[in-house]
Amino acid sequence: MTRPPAKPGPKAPPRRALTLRDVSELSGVSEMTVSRVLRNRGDVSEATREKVLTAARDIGYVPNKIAGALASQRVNLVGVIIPSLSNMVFPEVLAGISEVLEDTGLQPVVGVTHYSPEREESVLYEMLSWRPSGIVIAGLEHSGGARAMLDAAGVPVVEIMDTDGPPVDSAVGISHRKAGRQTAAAILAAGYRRIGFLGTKMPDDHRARKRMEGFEAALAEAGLVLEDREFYAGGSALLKGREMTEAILRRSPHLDFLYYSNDMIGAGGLLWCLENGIDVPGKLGLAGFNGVELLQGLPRRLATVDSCRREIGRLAAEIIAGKRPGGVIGGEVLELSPVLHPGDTIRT
Amino acid sequence: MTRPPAKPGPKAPPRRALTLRDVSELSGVSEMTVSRVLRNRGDVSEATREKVLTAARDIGYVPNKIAGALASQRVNLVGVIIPSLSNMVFPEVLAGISEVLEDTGLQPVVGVTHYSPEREESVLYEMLSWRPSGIVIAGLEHSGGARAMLDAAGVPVVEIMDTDGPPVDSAVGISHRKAGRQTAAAILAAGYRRIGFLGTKMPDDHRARKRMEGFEAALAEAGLVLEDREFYAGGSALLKGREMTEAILRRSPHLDFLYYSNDMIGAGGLLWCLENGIDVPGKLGLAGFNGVELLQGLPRRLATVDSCRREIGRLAAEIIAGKRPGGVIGGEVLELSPVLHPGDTIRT
DNA sequence: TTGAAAGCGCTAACAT
DNA sequence: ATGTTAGCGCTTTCAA
Repeated sequence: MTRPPAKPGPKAPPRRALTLRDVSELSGVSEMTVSRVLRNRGDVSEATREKVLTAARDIGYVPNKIAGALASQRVNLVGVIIPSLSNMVFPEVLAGISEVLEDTGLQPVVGVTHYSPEREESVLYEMLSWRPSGIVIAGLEHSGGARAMLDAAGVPVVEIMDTDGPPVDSAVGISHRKAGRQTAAAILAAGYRRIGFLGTKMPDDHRARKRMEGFEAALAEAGLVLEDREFYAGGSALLKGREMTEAILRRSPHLDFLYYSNDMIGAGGLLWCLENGIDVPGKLGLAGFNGVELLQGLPRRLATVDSCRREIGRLAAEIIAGKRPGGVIGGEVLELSPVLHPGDTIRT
Repeated sequence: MTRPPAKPGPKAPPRRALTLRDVSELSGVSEMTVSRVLRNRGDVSEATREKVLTAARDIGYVPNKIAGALASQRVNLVGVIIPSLSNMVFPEVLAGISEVLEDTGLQPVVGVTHYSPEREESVLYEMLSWRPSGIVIAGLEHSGGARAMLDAAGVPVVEIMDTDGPPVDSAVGISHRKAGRQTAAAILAAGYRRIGFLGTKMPDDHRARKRMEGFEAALAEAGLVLEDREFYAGGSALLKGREMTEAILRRSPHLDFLYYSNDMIGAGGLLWCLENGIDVPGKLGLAGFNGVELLQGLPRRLATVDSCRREIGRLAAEIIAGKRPGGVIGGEVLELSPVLHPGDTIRT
């Protein structure tokens, strides 16, 4: 089924796109005045205003922002560069961004890097070539080329998710090292001592890495080390959580706590434990990370640290939109303080 | 913490953005040739090529696509208009789109409508003003204004998710009426007769509505009607699923099947039933919709119909990118045939 | 309050 | 293989 070949109907759409000139001719007003009306700029008499608006509507004129942007050197686009769309984390950040931008006339352009520095660099190049009003980019670790571009961008740059390191310009996020430490502290305070870690095998997921580092550092200060680890890549996280939990407990049945690098695998582990009659949190404690909404509906609430995703998105968008209180312009570092929810899987 | 006031470092970024002219002067080659090199167009000697590339890299030149697009009348942006980012459904479609566009030099620009026709219209207007190479938009129902804009857009338009109705141009999706019928048929074939429905209270979610209509039509043909219904809005879907399930079963304990309008509330219902010792699927059957990955990790696999989200995104992107086999240009309607997975919650 | 002229930074089309 | 010219459709700036 293909499009009918040039069927010139009664209302055949114009081949050439409409321009200001078309509206100008139809309304008998100069292009300049039409432009003013359409942008609500400058003084225009009510009569002219009406004429122009009517003419524009009649022919279905849609302004050309390409030309407008070139002439005015202003672009209402914001580049958003994230590693992935395949788990809820980044869409939630994006939702926060989108929510705030909606009221500002700015539009997000999304680029996905799949955790590859090379892709990040090329996506960034692509975005900067649109001269966006701002860039929101996940993480603080970038290739040399990407860093140079961000430095020279000349627009607000907000690095999100992570504050463990120096930003190019502004940063909004949490300290993943602290989050790891915080979790370890709660686990140790509850008396658990034989601890295993389950996470993703992603060398370029710096935030997961930092959480684990913070976690291990806190253990080390208590004279402990991780007794076992299990890694995975890809697949249904909930299912992987089950499988990994079974595997690590089979190998190291003496463990009394499992720290998961995210809530989805943690939830899988929790379900597996419940089904297998393991005493949680009495004999085995569990904790995840992110504070995903899903946890609310599980039979027990998994212990977790909220990663403040939506709030991070909102704040990043506010910085780009110049809506920060006090009129602060850039160079802000907003480190949010995530709350640890002990839920029902750490004994008290 | 604010940006230091105009600290002119050793490598102060240029106030004026770099242009082709800068590269031209540095390399001693005309702007036109520089442009050719940077776009890999036309014949350029290897020597000049090197010179230009080096010069461009040295000063960190990033082309201005605004100007390029205006001059060439070509824009590598694709507008993607979706109702929401708050459940995995649309991010997954977006992931499919992004995946295919990555190899084509096209970039998605995302707009979110929150299921509001007015917002859809304004988001569409905004997008068309960038003269994108294509529009991907969820659903077949649009306001008069939106429809007129799509008709006149002059670029490929792909309406996704739904094929129950005439498209403006191309469409990729599934028939939600058929999906509803298909589910009803499986339920009836298994011998269930006293059926309840649980879903969202969203007047503008036409696809959920169509599934329910198809479902009820099939029941009617068997001389049955829905015996009870329960609706919700907002909140954690898994948690809502639990609450609604408890509520509907308290009110109508004689029900022998619950049809959920999506998998997340269905999963919540399933967990609730298991915890409350209800014999699933013996005494009570359950079914959801979407085929979300999450179901793989639950204690039982919920019956569901796969909504082919990622594939829909991929195909839509292929149409926009002109990559459809046979070189078909537009006006395609791709109705995918979703599979019903009976899982463990419909008795056999 | 309205209009005219001069570009914005690039590329199509046509030289050479 | 390289250069020249003339816009793309707007907005800025200045004039009336």
